[in-house]
Amino acid sequence: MLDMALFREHAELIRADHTKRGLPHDNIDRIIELDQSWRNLLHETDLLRREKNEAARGIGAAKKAGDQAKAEEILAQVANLGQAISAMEEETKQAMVERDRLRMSVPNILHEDVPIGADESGNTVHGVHGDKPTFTFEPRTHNDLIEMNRWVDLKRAAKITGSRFYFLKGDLARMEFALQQYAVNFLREREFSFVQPPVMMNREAYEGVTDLADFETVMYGVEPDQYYMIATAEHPLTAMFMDETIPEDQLPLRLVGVSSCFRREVGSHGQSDLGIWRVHQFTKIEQIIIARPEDSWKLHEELLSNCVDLWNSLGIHFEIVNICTGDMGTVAAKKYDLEAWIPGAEQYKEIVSCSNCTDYQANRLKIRYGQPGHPNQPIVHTLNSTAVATSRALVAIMEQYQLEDGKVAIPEALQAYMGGQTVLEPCQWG
RNA sequence: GCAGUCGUCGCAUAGCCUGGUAUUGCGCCGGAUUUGAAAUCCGGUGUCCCCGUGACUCGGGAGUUCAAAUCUCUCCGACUGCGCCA
Repeated sequence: MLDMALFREHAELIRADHTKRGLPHDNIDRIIELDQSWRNLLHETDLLRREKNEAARGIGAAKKAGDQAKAEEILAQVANLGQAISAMEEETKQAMVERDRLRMSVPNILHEDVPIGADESGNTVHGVHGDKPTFTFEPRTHNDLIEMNRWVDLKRAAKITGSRFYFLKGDLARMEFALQQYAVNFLREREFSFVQPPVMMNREAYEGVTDLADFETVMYGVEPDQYYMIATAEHPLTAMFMDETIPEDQLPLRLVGVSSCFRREVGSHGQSDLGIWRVHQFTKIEQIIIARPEDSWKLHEELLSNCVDLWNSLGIHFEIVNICTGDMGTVAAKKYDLEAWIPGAEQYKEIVSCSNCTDYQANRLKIRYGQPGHPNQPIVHTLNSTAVATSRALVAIMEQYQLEDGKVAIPEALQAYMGGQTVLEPCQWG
């Protein structure tokens, strides 16, 4: 959410951003209008309350002095004010609620480096790492590999849960576990502190970190407690500082979280999403940084280079993509994706998303930094990046490391976590 | 899950019974004093707005009342005990 001061004092910045994104300016105008009327109403309400307060104080004084008649007289005077005030309060609240409802839907101000484009075809390649693997045989899709090695059971998962859920089995499940430990250790060596968050959040906290539309298309709700299953560890790891002032000497705060992630993926079905590429539940190792505003762009690059080094160390060939205006969500000011080469699909596909959300989440969550207990402390910036989404990492590894006989070599970096094993063996039962 | 105790400004605390508009300490910020520091003294230290002898604020919400931190209801959270369970 953008600071209201930005609408009041520098609406031209928001307008310019909307123009860049190809959005109409209606909402901006409406928000400014509603804000003005809210402020007018608030002032009028304050005046009425003041009048009432001043009169009511007289009642106490009169009663104390034993002047019952005077007390009754003031009481009669004040009688109507109460009703007038409640009516005015209702109107005032309406204006603010409507203003903020619209404000929630206004996207973050984009960084100037974000390329202009209508959709994902406008994204630009920012770098290429590793060599595209070559095969002396026809490479299989990961979907074929998981079936012939009996590493994933989609059928039984569909039976007991639903489609796009899965059992991971045998050596592939072990490699998933190895990836988690490897990624956490990798980031711990870079001063990230390990955190395991709750996987459910209440609505209030959730609205601080995500776009409202996500509640309809992304989040699973848990009845009857009205909790939401997290879509990524980014959400609890950022929202955990809601309504807090973080001492400045603790910044930048670098966290690495591991959690299951749950996504409904409403409306996104396609032949290109074979196997375990797009699923309702997966595990993700996530980097989070809470920073002072002046440090956040440098730290965004740090997050990216952590990803680059991590994926290079896994020996995966990938591109870095700078996401364009039309492909950017509501929350991020700038976003890089890492896209790994998937031979079976003959395309680069997203494995990492690395965002600087600037003060957009922190404004909603009221996360400040400085001296706790002091007024007007500045708002922090929040950044997040995938380290490894294990389901997609498994796909990338299986496809790039596959062998002619359908087995899969284990990236060297992970072998130590698998007892020195070098090749994933098929699962013995199906 | 049941029962009891409790939730007050960054932290700690008073006020609640008996309704009249949040006390004190620590920390922090500014000033005075000092060669400098400590100590001491003075002032400040929740949010909002049109910045005032302004409005709001005592875990959240609702109610009673002219008036609620204070009374009532409800939800949330913490602690203790019992029960259950990885």
